[in-house]
Amino acid sequence: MKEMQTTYNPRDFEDRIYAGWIEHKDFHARIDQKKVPFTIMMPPPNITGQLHMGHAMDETMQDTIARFRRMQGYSVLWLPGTDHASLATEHKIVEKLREEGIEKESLGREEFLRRAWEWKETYGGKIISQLKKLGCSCDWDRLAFTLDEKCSRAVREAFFRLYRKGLIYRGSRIINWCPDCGTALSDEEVAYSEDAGFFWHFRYPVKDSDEFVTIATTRPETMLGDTAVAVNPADKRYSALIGKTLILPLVGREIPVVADDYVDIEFGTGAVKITPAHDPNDFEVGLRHNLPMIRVMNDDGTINEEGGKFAGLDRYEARKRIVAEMEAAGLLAKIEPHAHNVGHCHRCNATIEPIVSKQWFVKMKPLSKPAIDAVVKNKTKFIPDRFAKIYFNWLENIRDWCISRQLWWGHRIPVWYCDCGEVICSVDTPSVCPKCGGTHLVQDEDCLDTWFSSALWPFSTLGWPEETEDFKYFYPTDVLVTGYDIIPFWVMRMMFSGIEYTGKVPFRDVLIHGLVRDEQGRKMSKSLGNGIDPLEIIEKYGADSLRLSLLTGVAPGNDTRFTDAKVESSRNFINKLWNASRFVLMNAKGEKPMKFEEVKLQPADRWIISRLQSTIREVTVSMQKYDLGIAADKLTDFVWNDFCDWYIELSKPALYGEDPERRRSALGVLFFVLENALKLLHPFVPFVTEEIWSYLPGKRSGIIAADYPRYNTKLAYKKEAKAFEGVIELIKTVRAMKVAVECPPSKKVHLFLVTDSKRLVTVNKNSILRLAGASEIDFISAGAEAGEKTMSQVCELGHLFVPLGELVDLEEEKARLEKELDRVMGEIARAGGKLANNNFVAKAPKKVVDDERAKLEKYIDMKAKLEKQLEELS
RNA sequence: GGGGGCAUAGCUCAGUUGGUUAGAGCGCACGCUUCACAUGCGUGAGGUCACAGGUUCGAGUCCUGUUGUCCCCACCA
Repeated sequence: MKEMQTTYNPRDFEDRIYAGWIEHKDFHARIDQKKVPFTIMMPPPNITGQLHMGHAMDETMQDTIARFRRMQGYSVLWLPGTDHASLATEHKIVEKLREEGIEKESLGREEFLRRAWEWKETYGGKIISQLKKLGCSCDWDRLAFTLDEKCSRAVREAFFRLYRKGLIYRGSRIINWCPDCGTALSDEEVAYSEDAGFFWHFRYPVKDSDEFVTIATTRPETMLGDTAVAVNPADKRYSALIGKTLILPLVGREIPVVADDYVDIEFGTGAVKITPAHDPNDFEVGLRHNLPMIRVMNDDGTINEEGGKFAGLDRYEARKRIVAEMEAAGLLAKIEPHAHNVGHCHRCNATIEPIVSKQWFVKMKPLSKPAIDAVVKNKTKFIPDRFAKIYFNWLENIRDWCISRQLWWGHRIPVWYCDCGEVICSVDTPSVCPKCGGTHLVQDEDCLDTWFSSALWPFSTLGWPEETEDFKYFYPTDVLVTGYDIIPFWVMRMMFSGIEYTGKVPFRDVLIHGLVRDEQGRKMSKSLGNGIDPLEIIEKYGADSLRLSLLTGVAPGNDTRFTDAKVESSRNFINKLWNASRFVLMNAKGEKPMKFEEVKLQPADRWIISRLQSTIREVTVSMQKYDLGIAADKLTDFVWNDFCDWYIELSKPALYGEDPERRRSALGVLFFVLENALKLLHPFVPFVTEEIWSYLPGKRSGIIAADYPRYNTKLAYKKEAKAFEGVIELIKTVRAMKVAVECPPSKKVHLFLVTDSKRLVTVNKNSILRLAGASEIDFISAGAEAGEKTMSQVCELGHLFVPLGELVDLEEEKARLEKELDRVMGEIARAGGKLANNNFVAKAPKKVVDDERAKLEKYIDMKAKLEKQLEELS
């Protein structure tokens, strides 16, 4: 038999263990009508780069849940995949091309796409190998990619269905335009930040008069597209101006002064320049007043021919020149510093231009309503549920979704235009125009927002719209695990898409987690350079330590800080588990442990088995509620404190003793508890548990396929366990007494005990002597029998006396007893007060009252004993 | 302007439907070469649960308000 090494060294086995799981197809999901399916769709990481700590946590949570359910006997499908991330990836590739001195346009669509697929192979592959390093038990046979044929087909079908229902339309509206990426964006893809800017006050001359109207603007260059100035109808300062005509400076266009409630009298000058083509509010004003829309900017952010002499200038250069010319013309009234919110491209951070543009949109109102209802009716549940409010907030205020992108890397919009003007939407490429029979059909140049395909992920990956076996068995999915920052982008869109296309909510539960922050609580980001690479941590500490550290002390929905100290303490715990296992195996060497069923259980055995049962129950409940942090806490506490610090130590007299039956019995219990602990831990730390499992005798299949432990009432031994706590307390009492009087731990003391539990103490005598550092225990009927000067302490099992000998200062012992007496008196006052309250006695549950009474009695007894002892010492 | 989170030990955080003396890890103090483990063992110190009210027999937990702090959304041109 191979032997375990003295220290836990994850690098020795993690890769080997993973290869073994793959080889045995342990992750492969099987359609089995005798089993209940359990499905998790992995949020597909973008192929833009590599996994960061946030991914590591997200994936670890999913893997932990998947392994737990698999062991519970569900047919688990955890479907992995990656996202083409249209804009994000295209932006990266364009950047890379620029470094090589190549412009995207010069490559052409086809060549560009070829390179993009190359990129996908490289980075997609990297991500997958990272997932494997982490130990992810996903079904690689079903690996998906948002741009593969299966998903693309689903995208075309979805588009077609919405188009046919009139929920997709094409129109000219104000959209968010990124001049650097050269594409439209959805509202969600714009991030606002407060930037320092200026408020320029310009004078616009009134036609045929010496008067001026002063307007204020933060974007002077848009004045080239002004088609009116608006004032509030209630603003007396301007009432005479309404209806008059102004001459737009630098351009010379005549523009009207209109009255509109939109204008805030208090803000700025109370007069607003109106540029319908470049501002969403102005666009609305323009519609109300029938104003012309003049677009003055090109897609790349330069001024177009409408800008006259400014044509061709970049927007910021034009801004400078316009301000200078206005000043030269005496039309610049003043410049004030002004902080205002500016929209930035989510991907490249360039300043967004609101621009009127012809784009494709999804009508949201009819889709958002059922998505809201589904959560109201609890068909889908958020964990924690406060995120439902955020979800509602988004859906209730949602505007139509701009889905077209002027990009190449993505799903091409399935719409063709015929020379005759016919617009054809079709799942498959049409060859003739159904209206005129013409064959010259040109497909729309644009791509779809990447989230349009992500929205279909829970079912497109299962073959929808085909009624595949996978789809029928595994859909709807059980739980979606993702961060709160993704709710508006993705969760919401999967919800309305799932309901719209499949008639079912895509998942029952949405488990929301927070962000992984750095040690100082800052967001990990590239610009700060404070990101930590999960692979480096795995290299140093092993995947299990990383996993455990990402789950312990974390509550659903809350942000967490990542620190080396946390990984270290996880590593220490795993090392502890490793050594405890090694201890059990070493002691079993050459001998077959007794079958657990045959063991004649001792009190200590019943205690640890009882603790195991409550741990099983608590951990299972926590896992089912997705309280992974709590489950991990309970488990580490059980393994470290109960099993290692107590039970293993308690078992030593039997293991090292002369009685072979006792020895084999102890081993039987040790193996039983260890095996169960390993199973409970496996979802959290799969590698090390699988490795240790392989050393256990008689294990043919992996722990990954083992049955999850079940709570067994027959093994609960509640009463016996409670009684045994008394033994533990006794040992702790002796230790504490020794420390209090600075008696070296190695010095054995003689114990005298007044107790009703002689049998319990006798059975455990050897353990007590060993763990308490005692030489002998004698039962006595009164303290005086222990000698003249003794230390004493009331404990669960009775009254303990230890002769002071020459070691101890009498005063110290008196002080200790007085302190203890103080504490007990406090307790008597508290419990007594409670019980003196008639309301408490009458209204609180009987058990609570009875417990309180028992406590009071116990303390009164302790008080008497303490007082007697103090008297004897003085 | 709207919505939400957080405030508990020196630090980082847990705390289930209100019910023993509010917990953990790290840190700190003291003591241990105890034959699995110093990545360890033992013992301990440390908390008016932000503040003020309220509901209740009973509040860290529920309600109202205040303060501080963070996030999301909207937005004044």
